[in-house]
Amino acid sequence: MTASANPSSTSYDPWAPLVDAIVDGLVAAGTAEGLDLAKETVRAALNLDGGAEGDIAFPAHRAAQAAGRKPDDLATVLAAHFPASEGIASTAALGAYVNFRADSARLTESTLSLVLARGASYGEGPRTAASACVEHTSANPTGPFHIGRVRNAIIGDTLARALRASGVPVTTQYYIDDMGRQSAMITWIWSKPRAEWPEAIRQAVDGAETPGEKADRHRGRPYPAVSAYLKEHPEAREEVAELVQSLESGHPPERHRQLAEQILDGMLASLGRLGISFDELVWESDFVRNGSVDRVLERLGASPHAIREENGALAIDTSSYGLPKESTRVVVRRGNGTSLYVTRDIAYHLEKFSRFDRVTDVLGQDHQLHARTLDALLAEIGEARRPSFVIYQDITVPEGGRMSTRGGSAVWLDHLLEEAVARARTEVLARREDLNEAEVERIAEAVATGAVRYHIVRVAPEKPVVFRWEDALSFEGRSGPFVQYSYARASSMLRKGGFERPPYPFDAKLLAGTEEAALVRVLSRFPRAVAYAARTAHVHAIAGYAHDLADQFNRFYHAVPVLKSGTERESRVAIVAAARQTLGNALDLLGVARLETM
RNA sequence: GGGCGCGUAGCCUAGCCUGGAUAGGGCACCGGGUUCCUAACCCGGCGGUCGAGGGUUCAAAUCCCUCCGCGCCCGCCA
Repeated sequence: MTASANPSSTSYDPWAPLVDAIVDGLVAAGTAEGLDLAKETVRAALNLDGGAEGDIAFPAHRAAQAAGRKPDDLATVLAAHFPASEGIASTAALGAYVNFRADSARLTESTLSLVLARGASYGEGPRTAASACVEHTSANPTGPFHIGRVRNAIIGDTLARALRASGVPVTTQYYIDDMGRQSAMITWIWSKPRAEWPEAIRQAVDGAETPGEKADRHRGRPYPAVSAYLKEHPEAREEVAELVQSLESGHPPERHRQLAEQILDGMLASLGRLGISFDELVWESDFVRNGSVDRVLERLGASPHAIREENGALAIDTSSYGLPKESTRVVVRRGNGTSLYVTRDIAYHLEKFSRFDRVTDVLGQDHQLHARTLDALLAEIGEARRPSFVIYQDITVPEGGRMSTRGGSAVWLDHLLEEAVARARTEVLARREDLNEAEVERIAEAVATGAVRYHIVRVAPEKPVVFRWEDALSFEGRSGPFVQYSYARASSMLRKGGFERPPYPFDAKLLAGTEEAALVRVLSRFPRAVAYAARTAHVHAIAGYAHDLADQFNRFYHAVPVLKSGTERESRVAIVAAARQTLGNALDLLGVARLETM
């Protein structure tokens, strides 16, 4: 019986040695044939998801063309000359491909050893010194989150987790807009005693409120009515405009930040249920108060592309930056001397650049032009660095159009979670009679939040999403609960067998079945999946991976007895432990709660 | 009008960056599976040629061009 080997600290990916061996072997086989194959070219050509014919495939077309050979012949020759390599069980040419099959026992050995030795850090890459800042969510503190806004938070939070796992020290930031008309509207209405509220606004709020409702709901209630009221009442509009002026000049009313904080607390509490929190909250107004916006304006004013308008406004001609024709004149200071959103955003980004090596902003597609403008203006003031943007598409409603608070089409996160918890509770009660009320609630909460979070993150950010209740509340198939269930199942097996703690000794030779081999292969792919998600910001790949792993684990579960098996029992327990570990790590990356039982 | 994104079976979706062997899943639907480690599960079946057309290439869902459809943006708003 082999004890779990202790892999070197530089070992992160069970496939790395095999890929190296294949590259070296192919180059050597080429040399034997008088061909000069470049290592990196060979490496780049390798198909790591080999398919039915093998684990890794080398398509020989390109190399054949360069050498003036027929692809099929080259593949045959390369396979024939391929040197015997440790870890590679077979090398065979099929058509223009050289197919490599890993030595299953060795792959099992190295994968399980790595997973079990690294535990919670399996999947992570080597630490890097370069730091990163991920700014996401940054919704105006004017009321509760609707699910459209939450897509930003889920993508951003998952990206931050993926980057951390890939070795990058990450700081997450929520940029709070406390400067604009929107936050002014909140302060405007709440600065008046209820009795002095305009009748239309009071009516809209009265009766809608529920006792003890969260601050974001409570303080945000009048917002749609205020918005409508201002359209019809110029004198009120004037009051709000004065308020905006006081905000932008850096002298907000005392209650202003307090109100924003109250609402924000409620908003952050909702995100907290999804496992989302922030390292830093950054207030937009701080950049006005600390003078950094003024310094930005000085630098912009010194630009040869600066345009001074008659009323004192300052604009920048950005026509040389490839922006759409209509947006080549960007105003950065109003006639009244105050700054604009984009100006403050420059100051904010300069501060980020001073603290972090990499700066990433998660933005809705409606901010696409703003992102490009920001890029251009950073160049304009001689800043060499740029943020990278993760742009995601909106969540729309089936009737068409984006979610709108004012149009009444918004689906509130809190409401969605409430529904999801209710449904999850029903599911738990239907299958578990042994749990007390608190346990039922805890599981229902985890299932509900897991379902919602997974449902949003599973789709590529650039794809639009149409919100449908029945999809968001699904606990089956490609869902968060499906992954949670597999994890709980694995946990339950270890618990029942008395295998809660390592070590998990195993003999790879006893794990030679089809389902074991398939499960090992999925397990071994995890580090690559994490690295891919971090590199490309395609965080949905982690959701896809988690589903694949849960799927294969369930097949294994049905096909292979573990606790009831004989000599293989201990080894099969090890593979279950490795699957549980990797499922758990994937759930952690997704911000979906692990459940030991459900 | 211009810019950006999207278009894969009845519905949802992966693959597109880095072109390569019969396009991978899920839902729905049909047929099976529980004296056995959790059936939120598993097995089998049905269904797509990847919006349309053209181009590049030995090879195109993937790269390029045109067109069509959908979404978003084009404020001294944020």
